[in-house]
Amino acid sequence: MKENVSGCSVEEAMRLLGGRWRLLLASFLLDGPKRFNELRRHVPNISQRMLTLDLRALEEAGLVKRTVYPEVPVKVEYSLTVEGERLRKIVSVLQEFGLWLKDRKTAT
Amino acid sequence: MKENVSGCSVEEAMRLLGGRWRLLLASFLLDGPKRFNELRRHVPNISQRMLTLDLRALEEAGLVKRTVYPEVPVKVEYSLTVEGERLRKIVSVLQEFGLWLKDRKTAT
DNA sequence: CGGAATCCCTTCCGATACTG
DNA sequence: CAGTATCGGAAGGGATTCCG
Repeated sequence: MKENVSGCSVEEAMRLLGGRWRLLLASFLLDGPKRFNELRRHVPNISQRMLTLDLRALEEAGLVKRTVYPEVPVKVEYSLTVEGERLRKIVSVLQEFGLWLKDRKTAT
Repeated sequence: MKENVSGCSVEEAMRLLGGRWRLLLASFLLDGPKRFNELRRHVPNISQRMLTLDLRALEEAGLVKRTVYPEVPVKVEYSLTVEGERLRKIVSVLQEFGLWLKDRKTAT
């Protein structure tokens, strides 16, 4: 079955991006590099822990690059890699859908 | 902040579609209406339970329509609503990304 | 055929405290 | 500033059994 091949690929994609925060974080990184606490401010509800874990996951997947500037105090910057740019379409399509969801609720 | 508005919309979208199976199920329904056990065959790893729960969630969101034909034995068909067609772009973008993920692993 | 009900395990995620 | 460590609760999901 050919459908299973493309089907599984949706599953794989969701396994990587399916968490609560990952695509949300990506949406901010698409605007440009961000520091750790800068991301926290953009996403007030995320805990330090999840911010770290999710950034690590995206890094491991090669979508995000972590750069440490050895100043005092340390400065760490997260940016999308070239491959991470592939998230742009996903984020934008999901944003559009999410906005439609909200409008529909409001409109009742 | 404007970014928070669009940001939250990503979160909302993921809250509805973020599970392991929902978009996968949608991807098959995009091909046309399917019966319960037909969907099970397409997605062999899903349990009855999750199939039911996820279909119900999509139904409640107005994206899927459930039609019962009162034959013996019963026949139940699931189809996308007009609004459910909005999932097409999401699924296709995610399929593309998932395929890229797999290719990358294979290529190593 | 298309479920519902129950039980149980795993993963996600938040809160808190501590660190170089 | 940018983390790590640990704990505990909540949610996601699987296996099995029973039903109209």
